Amino acid sequence: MKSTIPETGVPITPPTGNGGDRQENRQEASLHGEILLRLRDYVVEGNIPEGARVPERQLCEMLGISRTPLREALKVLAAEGLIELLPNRGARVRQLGQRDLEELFDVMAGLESLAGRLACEAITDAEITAIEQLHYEMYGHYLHRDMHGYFQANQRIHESIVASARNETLKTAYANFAGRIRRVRYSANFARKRQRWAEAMREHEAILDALRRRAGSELSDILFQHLRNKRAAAIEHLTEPQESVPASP
Amino acid sequence: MKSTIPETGVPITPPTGNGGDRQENRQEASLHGEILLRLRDYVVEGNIPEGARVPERQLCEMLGISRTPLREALKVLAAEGLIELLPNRGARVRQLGQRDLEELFDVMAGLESLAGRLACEAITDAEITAIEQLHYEMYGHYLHRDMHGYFQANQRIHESIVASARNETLKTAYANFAGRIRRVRYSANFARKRQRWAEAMREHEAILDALRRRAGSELSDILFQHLRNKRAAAIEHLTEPQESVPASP
DNA sequence: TGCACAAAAAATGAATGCAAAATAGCCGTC
DNA sequence: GACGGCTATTTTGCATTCATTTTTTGTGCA
Repeated sequence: MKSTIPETGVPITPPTGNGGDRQENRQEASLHGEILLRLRDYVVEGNIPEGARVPERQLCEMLGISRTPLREALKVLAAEGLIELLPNRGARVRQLGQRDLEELFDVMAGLESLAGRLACEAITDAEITAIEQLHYEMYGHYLHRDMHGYFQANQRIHESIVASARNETLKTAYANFAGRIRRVRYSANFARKRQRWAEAMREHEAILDALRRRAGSELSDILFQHLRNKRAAAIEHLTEPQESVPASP
Repeated sequence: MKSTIPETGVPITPPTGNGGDRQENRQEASLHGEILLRLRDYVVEGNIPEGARVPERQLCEMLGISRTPLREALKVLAAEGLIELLPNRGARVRQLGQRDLEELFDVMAGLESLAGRLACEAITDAEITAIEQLHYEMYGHYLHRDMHGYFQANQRIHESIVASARNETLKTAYANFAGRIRRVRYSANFARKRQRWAEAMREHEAILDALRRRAGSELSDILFQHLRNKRAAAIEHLTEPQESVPASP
């Protein structure tokens, strides 16, 4: 009864055009780099089911390249933690258990916590104003119960804080881990519980407040706790996935 | 007058035997994985000068393999940030400027800060006792002015804290960034200023104290500041490299 | 002697080829 | 009808080969 994990067969859909260059080493020039970007997006967007094997042959045909650059890209993706390479048995999309997700969220929490601390040292008034702007925008989405808009504004706020930390190394690492989580988010289709919304909004108020006062240590704490709460909501959601869509009797 | 950066020519010394499996994906089985481990150690240990190109040909002969697995390993090392790949111009050992080092130290500070916080949630009394043991050992080295021993004990303490966080993802990321810094440490031959020693010892006392009390938030702050001070010492040392060896008049 | 240009040499990037391992298919046996 | 062993096909891992690009070297000229 393990038909939930397809052993083979990747839904062959041509990958989307190269999105953004989120990664540190932008090697769009070489074919290998191009492939890497496209494959990463392809996997992050959840086009391959969890634990399914990534057939080199099909991907090569799909991308119109030979196996060499593809395999190089696979090695990199494995190093990034998106897929795993079994000896002589090919690549599989890495399957994240609950424990893995908890770990990932905690590392994200640590990175954002660090970002907040560093941002307090370097952020400009203009940047704070911009974040406030996003905050009000997000509040509007909250009032209108527009989850998608809320989600996007929320993400942009966190990215802005990371950007304000003025640390490219941090930014890269953050993007990497965010990708791993996004992979899950795409497939699991996270839905935030309404109750959590109000809490999150309050936490964001506190974040802004600490940021305005440049209270690095304090902001660090708040951000960590904020992400911890996010983590709890996400895990809870995974454990009982259907909240608003009860099973038919 | 750019003879300081050798454009070519890698000192050909056979790499040390495979050390430890510090990395997440342990693929010792495959040839590629073996090569990856050996090459990473080879680069981290500083066998190739900063900014020098990494000649595939020579490395292939040295390792007795063909270019395919080597190139795969290079791609991974590039993704890890140890080397950089210039299009059509091969791989170079990544050169870390002062800004890069500052960023790296800050990220390490963030990760250790996180590790401390998490450790407070999960650490056992036995683990704390073990860390205290290391602490006293380190203190002994400090009294005897044994910098090497001090350094090693210090490193083991920090690794113990990371291990106590019980987060493999964090541990992997930590090892990765530690490698990048170690690369510099090997070549630059960091020497800690004596004055800094006393400070560091006091900070370590505070770390232990917070750890005993499981004061996560507090420990997080202390660890961050501790690493920040380390950073300052390291950068200062880089700026005026010779402290104990003044130039002859 | 110094510089510019060009051709040779070498190195890189990607494709193809080949051996070994794994998976699937098939048949025989229980 | 199900299970187990054997063979065929597929797939993976690595080596080799080919086409470009870069780097070096050599030569001619000012």
